[in-house]
Amino acid sequence: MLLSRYFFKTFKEVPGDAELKSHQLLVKGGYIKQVGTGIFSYFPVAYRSLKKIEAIIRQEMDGIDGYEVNLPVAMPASLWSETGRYEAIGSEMVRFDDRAGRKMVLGMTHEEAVTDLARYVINSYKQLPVMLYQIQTKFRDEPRSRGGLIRVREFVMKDAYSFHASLEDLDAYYEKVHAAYHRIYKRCGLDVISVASDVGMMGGTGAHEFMAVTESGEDTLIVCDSCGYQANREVAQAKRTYEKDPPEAMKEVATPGMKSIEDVAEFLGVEPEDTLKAVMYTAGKKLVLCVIRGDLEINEIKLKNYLGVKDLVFAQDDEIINAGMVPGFASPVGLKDVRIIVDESAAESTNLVAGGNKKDVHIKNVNFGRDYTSTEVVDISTVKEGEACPECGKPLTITRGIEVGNIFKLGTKYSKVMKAVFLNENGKAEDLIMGCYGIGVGRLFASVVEVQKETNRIIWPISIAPFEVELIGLALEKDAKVKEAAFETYRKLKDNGFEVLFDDRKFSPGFKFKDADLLGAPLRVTIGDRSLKNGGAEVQIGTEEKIIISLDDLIPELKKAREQLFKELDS
RNA sequence: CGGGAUGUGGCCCAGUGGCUAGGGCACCUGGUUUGGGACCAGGGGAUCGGAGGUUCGAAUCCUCUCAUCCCGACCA
Repeated sequence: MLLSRYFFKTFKEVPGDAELKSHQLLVKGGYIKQVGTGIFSYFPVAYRSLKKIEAIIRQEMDGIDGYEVNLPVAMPASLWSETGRYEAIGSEMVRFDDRAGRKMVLGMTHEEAVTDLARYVINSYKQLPVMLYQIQTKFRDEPRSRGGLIRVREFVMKDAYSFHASLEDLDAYYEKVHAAYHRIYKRCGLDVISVASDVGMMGGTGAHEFMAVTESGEDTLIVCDSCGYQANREVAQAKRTYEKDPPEAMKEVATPGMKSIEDVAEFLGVEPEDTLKAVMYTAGKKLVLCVIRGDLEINEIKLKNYLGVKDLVFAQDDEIINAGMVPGFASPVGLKDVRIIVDESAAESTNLVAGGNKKDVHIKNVNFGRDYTSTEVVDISTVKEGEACPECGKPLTITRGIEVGNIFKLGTKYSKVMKAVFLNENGKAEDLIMGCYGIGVGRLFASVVEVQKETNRIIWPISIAPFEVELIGLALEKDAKVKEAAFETYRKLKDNGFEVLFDDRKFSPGFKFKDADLLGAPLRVTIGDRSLKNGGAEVQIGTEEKIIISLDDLIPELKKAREQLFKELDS
């Protein structure tokens, strides 16, 4: 490819609203152009890379016996009504009427479409297991897209769905997908960790997310450096130990104006972990009082899952008052007719300071079981940095990551309602057991840039680089020898199967080098009169030192380098 | 959906009631230059996001509207 003829342009300055490194570099390097909120066009350089990522994903999906299908972008609403999701999903699903006034939706995920295919074809356990996948554009009207390609509304996603006759078979296949995912990221040159994750409203029996670890990630991860425990904060647990003191008598104390845990603790000269935090939520339409040790935070995801509700909001002051409590001094002590959910941390701790349910009053020495009680003692707490690992007890650390994929044991949630059944060995109908597995292609692409240390240049892993080699010819018009050497090298590179981009433009050296920094070819070859005087072409592999290689040795040396780079990405 | 902010050539920005709306980058022409975003000269390109209003006069003030960004809520 001659750069002088390529559809390509870099920019010296970047729109002020690009904040993430990947967003800035991809705009600056002429990879993407924003068309609307969360909607992008992709230039040839970007698309070459995206297609390579897709090819790797295809190979690995085919490698675990997946079959690629193509599913509709626009679907009749009736299909989504079968699972109730037409009604359940909010405005993130785009709805419209077709010319005949039929209700339609844009596909934001494809469980319904693929289950519809499965029930059409699958009759017997003999056809199982089977996995279908698609690599297609989806549209979700995200309430908040941001971060360049990291969180967008229109995006290409690889979505895979597997169908099984038993939970054991799903479990076994899930592990195969898990391994295939690690191979995909490895081959794309992206380091990821897989963390246990929330199954959320999708139901299901288990899920993992694949995370590219970076400060700019949206998700908070809890990891143990000692034993390898890794979980999304949404589901992470900690091992807590409690000192039990003999219960002492409750005693009211005046705490004028002390509403926060910090204020109360300081005022009474105790630590936050010696207090009890009471938080009122409205879940669905019912009030719930959640009780937790003062130094801990309530994990609303855990709470939602426990309650089995989708909507969870802090209760309003008047609701709290109606329930017999005083905002800022709320307490489970003496409370009637309110559902109380107690975190283990509060149930196991003794002699805590709790609210007095009276203005400016707290109560010392409150103990679970004696002073208040509940049959619902569960884990609804958020793990803090440094708490003990639930597996090995060593301190946990907190980090952040970008979710670049997820795998999910769906179970029969969709097959049941859509009547996707098979006949077992006994001729009896059973619901298909499903798993689903997603990878955001564009997000993976951007994440590779986001996690790189360099801030002014991109170096693509060779497997997904738009071009394997960039050849830079300097001052070609000035010196016929240089021009000849550069074009001859270009021809040889092409003849030897390299994906080469030749910067033959009539620009100054600095300009070309800056562009090359953004184009990110892992192999860079520079030919100018200086390099020729020094004995050939100047070669840089990634960020390694530049070296001079004679024109005769150039092709074999580059072949070796290319092979080595690919080898490093092999599992 | 709440809170905040911004819209001025392709990109970054200046201009806050008064002459023909400026500069840098990018682009075109000619010339010089060629190892880290070159230089000189000339040139093209804007109904100042849109609509309405106030005024002798609006990029500038008012109203509405659209778009985009950030924080939060939400997220299959």
